[in-house]
Amino acid sequence: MPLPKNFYDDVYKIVKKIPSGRVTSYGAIAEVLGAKGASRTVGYAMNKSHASPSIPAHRVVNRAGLLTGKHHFGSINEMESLLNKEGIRVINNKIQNFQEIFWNPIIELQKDIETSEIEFPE
DNA sequence: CGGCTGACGATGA
DNA sequence: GTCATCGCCAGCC
Repeated sequence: MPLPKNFYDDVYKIVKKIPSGRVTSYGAIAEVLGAKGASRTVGYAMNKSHASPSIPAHRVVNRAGLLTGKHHFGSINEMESLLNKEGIRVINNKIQNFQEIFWNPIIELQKDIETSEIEFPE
């Protein structure tokens, strides 16, 4: 119960909770895990999780709303296509209403934290 | 065990 | 406001 065994596992868990039509940033996830500066590590976790289709990595973008990880999908248009299917408008690899559809795990996961569904260090 | 990696983020010029 | 640089932490070689 203490600290998360696998940082990656926590990342996946959070990413899976991202609702359709919403997006979040690597830094936000890292911050939830108590490692605000580990934003890069979060992205690296996705890279390793590319084999897990259950993880909507396309809903995770950088702070600027840019599809920085699109190049890592099967096809370059894969990520953008998935986002479009969810009603997210992407132009030139950038989410237009990023700020509006931004899904803040720090707030949304408060309930999960109470139910011990997600644990994070202090 | 030491060093590099990396789908980021913030700060400075 | 845009471009360039440093720092960050956890995993992997």
